[in-house]
Amino acid sequence: MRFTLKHQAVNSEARAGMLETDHGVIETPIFMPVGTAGSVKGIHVKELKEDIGAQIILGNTYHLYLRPGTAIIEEAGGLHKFNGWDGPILTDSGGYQVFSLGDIRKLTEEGARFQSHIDGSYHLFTPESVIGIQRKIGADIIMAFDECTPGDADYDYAKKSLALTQRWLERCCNEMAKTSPLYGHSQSLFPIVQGGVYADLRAAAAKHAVAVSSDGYAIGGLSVGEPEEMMYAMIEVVNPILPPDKPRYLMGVGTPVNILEAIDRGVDMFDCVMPTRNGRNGMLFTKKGIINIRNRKWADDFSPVDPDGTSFVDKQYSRAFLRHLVISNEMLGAQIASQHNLAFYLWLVKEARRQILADSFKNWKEEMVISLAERL
RNA sequence: GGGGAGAUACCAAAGUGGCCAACUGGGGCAGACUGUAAAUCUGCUGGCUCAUGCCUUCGUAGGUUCGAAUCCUGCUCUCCCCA
Repeated sequence: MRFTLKHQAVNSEARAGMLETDHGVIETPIFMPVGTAGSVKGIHVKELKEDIGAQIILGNTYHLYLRPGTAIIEEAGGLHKFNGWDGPILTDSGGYQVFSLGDIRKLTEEGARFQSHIDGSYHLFTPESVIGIQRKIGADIIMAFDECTPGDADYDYAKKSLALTQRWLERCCNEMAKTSPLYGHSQSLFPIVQGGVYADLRAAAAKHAVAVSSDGYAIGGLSVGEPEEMMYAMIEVVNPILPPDKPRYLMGVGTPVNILEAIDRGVDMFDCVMPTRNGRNGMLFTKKGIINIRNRKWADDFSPVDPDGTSFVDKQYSRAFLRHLVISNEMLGAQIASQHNLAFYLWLVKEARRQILADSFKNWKEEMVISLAERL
């Protein structure tokens, strides 16, 4: 895996780059659609590739391990073969589930004990086992096993949590070194910088992560309940410490505004469930602001879903029809909304890249941030 | 023609003397959602009011009672059974 910095903006930390993987090239900044269980919910591979323009998608270790199970994916020849997506794949390690599963998991030095949300059965994830599962899934980018520190964690908790994440990172690295890819393409491990909302912890975490030579670095534990300004502040602490010649991945973020603000601060990669989940729940993201398509005011609006949109669904369907589908709980409504939102997110980062390359990012961003936050 | 059951808010449906402006569903109207336990969850849904509160509501017209959606009588309508 190789990252090439194509252009560094002058009055911003924003960068345009190129990440080459064995499954294809990723132009950064990039948004990565989330396909937790191996599929981006409601979206065919053909739409992802041809209509939305996705360049890399996510899978999730926790979910795929529980169902269909690692053995089936290995038997299929890896996730690329299993789900038919032949572009790059990144798998999250299950660290976020350790955070979001709440009561049904317990952390120890060894790893995370948790109960399956499907059948209640007991399981143990360790840094070693999580690397092993991700080897079998065959992701191009493998995430370290971490604890996603909650946004409201106090200093002591964040410090202890960070120390655990750091010890786990070392174990992940050792396991990576002891094992090999199974399917003939290379796999890169990204460390995750934690540290809560505390600048000194974040800085220490970034330095510790950088000490591990890696093809890219992730910032985790943000947009998990802390104020947005705090998130931006933490990015500003971490990014100057991370090597400029490696991609930086802000995990789980976020809104279109969050993404532009983070790009402005030097982040290259993003993922978030918002475009798909919020889409299923009737929220559309557009250049001009946010639409709740369930609102009555769209009932007789026969204009296109998004006249500025790049997806074919944007002009194929009217707002009134999409509202009808979503209100009626027709599955096509969720599909159209998801497809629109993903296409919008991919357009957003592509346009950001274009603006960076044209040295006009900052002004464009300032204007976009205002209009994106509107409510239509 | 005879016998029986019933009429509650947008719909369905509880409630059968005071704890009822009225359970619960649905529908409607809004909101939330950030490395997906999510095609999920939350709130509101008679009127006025920021709220306490006040006013008008349980087919309809009367009556009993300190007090009625709830008890009594007339009327109207609906459904079921028998002829």
